[in-house]
Amino acid sequence: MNEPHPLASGDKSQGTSKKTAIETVQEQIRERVISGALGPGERLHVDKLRLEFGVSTSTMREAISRLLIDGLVTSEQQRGFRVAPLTLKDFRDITDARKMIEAQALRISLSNRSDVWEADLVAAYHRLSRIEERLIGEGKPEFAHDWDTWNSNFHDCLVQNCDNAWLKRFRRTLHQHSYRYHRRLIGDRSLPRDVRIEHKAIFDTAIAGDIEACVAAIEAHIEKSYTDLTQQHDLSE
Amino acid sequence: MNEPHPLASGDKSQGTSKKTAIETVQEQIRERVISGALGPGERLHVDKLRLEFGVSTSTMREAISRLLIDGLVTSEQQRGFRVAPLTLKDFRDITDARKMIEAQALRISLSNRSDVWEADLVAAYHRLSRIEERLIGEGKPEFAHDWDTWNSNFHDCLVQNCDNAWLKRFRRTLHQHSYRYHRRLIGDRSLPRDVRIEHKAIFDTAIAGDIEACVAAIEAHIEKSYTDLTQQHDLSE
DNA sequence: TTGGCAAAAATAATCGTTTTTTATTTGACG
DNA sequence: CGTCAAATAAAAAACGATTATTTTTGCCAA
Repeated sequence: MNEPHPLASGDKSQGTSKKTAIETVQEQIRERVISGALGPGERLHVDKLRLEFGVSTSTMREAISRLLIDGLVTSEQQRGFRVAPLTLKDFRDITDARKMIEAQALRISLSNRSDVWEADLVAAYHRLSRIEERLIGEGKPEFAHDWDTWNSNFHDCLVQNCDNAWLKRFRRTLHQHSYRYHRRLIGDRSLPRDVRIEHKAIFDTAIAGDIEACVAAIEAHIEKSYTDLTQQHDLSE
Repeated sequence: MNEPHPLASGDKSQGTSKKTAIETVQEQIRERVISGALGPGERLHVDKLRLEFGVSTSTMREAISRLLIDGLVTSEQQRGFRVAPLTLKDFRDITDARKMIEAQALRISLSNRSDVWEADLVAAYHRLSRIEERLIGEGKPEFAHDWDTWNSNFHDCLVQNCDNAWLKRFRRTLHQHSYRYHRRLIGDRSLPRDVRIEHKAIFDTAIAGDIEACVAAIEAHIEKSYTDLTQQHDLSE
């Protein structure tokens, strides 16, 4: 099933940058972890992966090591690497931490608003809205992947003007993990609920400059996403 | 000046655990970065370090890679690793993030109080107090290193019962960076100010179970540490 | 002089193998 | 039959050499 695919062949990424082998592999493994192709708790067999990707041991080890940065994999004394587990408690903790950190990043970002930012946000919201109409109204699940992209883009845009690099970093890490839970719990169906109202509330308050209302909307949005996913689904399947 | 020191020779660590070479090297490099032996922005020459520590290229690279986890080192496309820079803005951001995250971790921890925790805290505070008396009262700077240890221990103890692993992780990362600024700004002098009153306030409110007072005390403590250090000293020296 | 250009040096990235450690099987003995 | 331990298999960690990239240096012409 898994034929080798040397790095030289498929250059699907953006034209200019020639990435290092480590980075390429790192991204692929990251995608597998988030998508669930590598399941939670599963061991990462350096040698097998190495052969599959057509790289050397050290390259593969370093690539995997870098996923330790955002906690997608864990490492244990002399027993290799392992995909980070998924637990309900962990999802709860992520949700709590996200609410706090995202809220603060948003406060800072909104208090640094600019014309460019406003234009970006309008654009991001517009694109997201269009996708959501198609997804929910017309029931076209083929846009699910686009939704992920533009939803992320919209939320990134909101905190774009937050100049605290640490908050942004933590936010990014948590979002990544959250997204992994989503992928796991949602399966292949489309949106779990109608998020259009929530996004509209966030957008409107952001544009209006009502910081605390916007923060409240984001917190509710994050919390709702947790409740919604965990009520209908099960992690131990 | 730097003669090679093979790993086999000096086994200064705790007896039981036999650490992997990567971990040993990682810790040593971390110590150098935090202490300033490797200066901010400085490049990490894999080959030089490798020879100095008596390990191979890949071992050294992986060790350094793991410092990317907590941001003590940065990496750039085809131009190796570099010690994370120190800037005033960064210290400000760290301080803000710490105040928020430490405060929340403390709230959670204090609301999960237990007898064991209380005993641990009393002990930790006691030891810290003794050191501080010697350091400030009797003016014995030889206890500075012990102070670092027990100060850390006291603060760790406070958030010990916080069960949100993410908050703890972020807290740990930020603390580490904060400490690096301290080391840089304090130089070789002893305590920058009399922190005994602050520690007492934190301890008393924690024991009394007054969560919000304790949170306020911690926030003030963190902020004061920033103000104090940045007023007297200079990062660009 | 100086401003590019190319050869040389330095350094980063990658490689495939060897050594060490841990996990699994098997077989003798209680 | 069950337990323990030696033998074997599997996998992780460490190695040092090779290849690719970037930076420096030194030369020549504008």
